[in-house]
Amino acid sequence: MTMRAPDVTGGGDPARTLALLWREPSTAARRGPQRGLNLDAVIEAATAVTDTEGLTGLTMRRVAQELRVSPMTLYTYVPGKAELLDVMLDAAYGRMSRADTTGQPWRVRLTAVAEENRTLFETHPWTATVSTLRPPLGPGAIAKYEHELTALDGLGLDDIEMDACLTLLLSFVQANARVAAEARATAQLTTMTDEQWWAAAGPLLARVLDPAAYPLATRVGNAAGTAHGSAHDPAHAYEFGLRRLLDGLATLIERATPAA
Amino acid sequence: MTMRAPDVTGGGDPARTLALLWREPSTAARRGPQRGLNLDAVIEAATAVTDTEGLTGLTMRRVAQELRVSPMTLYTYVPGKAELLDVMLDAAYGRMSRADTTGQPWRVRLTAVAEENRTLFETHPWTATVSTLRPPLGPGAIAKYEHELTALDGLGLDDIEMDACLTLLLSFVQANARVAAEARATAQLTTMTDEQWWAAAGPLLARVLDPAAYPLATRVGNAAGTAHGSAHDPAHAYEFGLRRLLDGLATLIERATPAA
DNA sequence: TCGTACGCTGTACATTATACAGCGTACGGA
DNA sequence: TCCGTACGCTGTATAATGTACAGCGTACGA
Repeated sequence: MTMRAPDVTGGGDPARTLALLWREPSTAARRGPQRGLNLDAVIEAATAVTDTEGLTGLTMRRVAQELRVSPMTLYTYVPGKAELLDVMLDAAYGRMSRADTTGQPWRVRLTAVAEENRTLFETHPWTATVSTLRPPLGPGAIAKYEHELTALDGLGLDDIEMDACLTLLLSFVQANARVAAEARATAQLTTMTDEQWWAAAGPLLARVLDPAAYPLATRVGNAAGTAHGSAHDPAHAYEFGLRRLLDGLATLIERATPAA
Repeated sequence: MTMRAPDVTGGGDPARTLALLWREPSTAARRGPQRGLNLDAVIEAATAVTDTEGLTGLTMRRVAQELRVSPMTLYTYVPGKAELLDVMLDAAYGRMSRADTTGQPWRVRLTAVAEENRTLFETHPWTATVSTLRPPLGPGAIAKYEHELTALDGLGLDDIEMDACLTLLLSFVQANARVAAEARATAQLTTMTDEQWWAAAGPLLARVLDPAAYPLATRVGNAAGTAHGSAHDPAHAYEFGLRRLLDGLATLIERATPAA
């Protein structure tokens, strides 16, 4: 069976994946030659490769080469590429910093959560582009979820609302980081940066586009394009979006706790 | 050159792509046999295939088969797969409905914009998963941009703010739709729905997880899981998120126009 | 009428994940 | 002490992808 879309977590057998994530001890009775590697070494090598070459650079051959081992050897440590991605992501979650913001205002706490995730996506850009619809249910992900929920605890929200708020916040940060990660990946793939692409496409567009027919599009498009270097500035979008989002949550939270 | 990540727009040569998007007439002097197809037929067939089989099903061979033509024939209508994706997306943009909401309150207008995009992502799920960092600068995309900006016009926002508000709104709708689209794709790829996956993974997780160590995660996770069928309900997340987002924009907009 | 530009196609190649079978090693039981 | 066997590792093979390349035949311009 060929893997078509490995940029999704939870693509492997749940039982095998969970066993791997929680490092369930193998069936004992070790016979035969000593193992030359271990799971963590594979994870580390795969993560290093993906950090520098992106998700498209994550191939079994490439990881094997990094470990000076034949590609098929990896399959004795990991059932397949899908499961490897799951444990890579859980390990990355596990390494995230989790600042203790107990007692601080909720805006500060949520901003810290957003910032921690932003740092994750900057350190490992590929984590922004994997779909975590079926999250890696390992120790890293669970600890992350617990930590982030505490920032929303005691605000008068019910459980459903807490989960919805967190999902909305993380979804925003990930979407924002995704743009930056995809910009880098596309630049590498097409050997052309976004600035170069806009520099080439802009004049061509100007030749066929009638400004009178699309007054707002040309005016706003030009304004946005010249303000940030490219047509889109992830850093500005992050600041702007986070502010709006927290304002929106404030309406909900301050209704839940009229005291604060 | 092999395409590694075709789920990105603007992956081809800008000049060729722009010429295709705006249907620039070819160099005249037609010689040789009559063409059996035209660009629009290719776009239509490719879109039909992708609508039903997802982006991983979009292969040159598959589209050619649909048109009863050899794979290499497509290359006389389109420079390559990257450019094909661009024109497919611009055509989909062009077909979107654009309700005239002039004179209505801004919340109604923005809700309509969100809803129109939501419909696009439902009609063509693949459009939610392509990265439009380098948007297809064709007639469809321009018309869409112009239409959506009018919903933000006259609210006292400057150009940069208008663009930022629109980007934030569309980014939210796309991120939400992406989840739904990826759920479908993953279900098809792994021949296992999300419900089935959670049904398999849940009990396994309960065996290794200590609820006392992660009280919030287990409580909130269970509450969210049982409330919506799966662990995540895109429809609920959309309603919840859109409300928060509009509340957040209200703070900005009502400061810009103290009168309203 | 004929040369040639152009539409269409078959073959070929590099790349991927991974199934399969073989080879050699070193441990458990005697 | 010794040997059978479980297991680590690897080479080969397969199906799928985008698309370069060269050839074949058609029908228009002169």
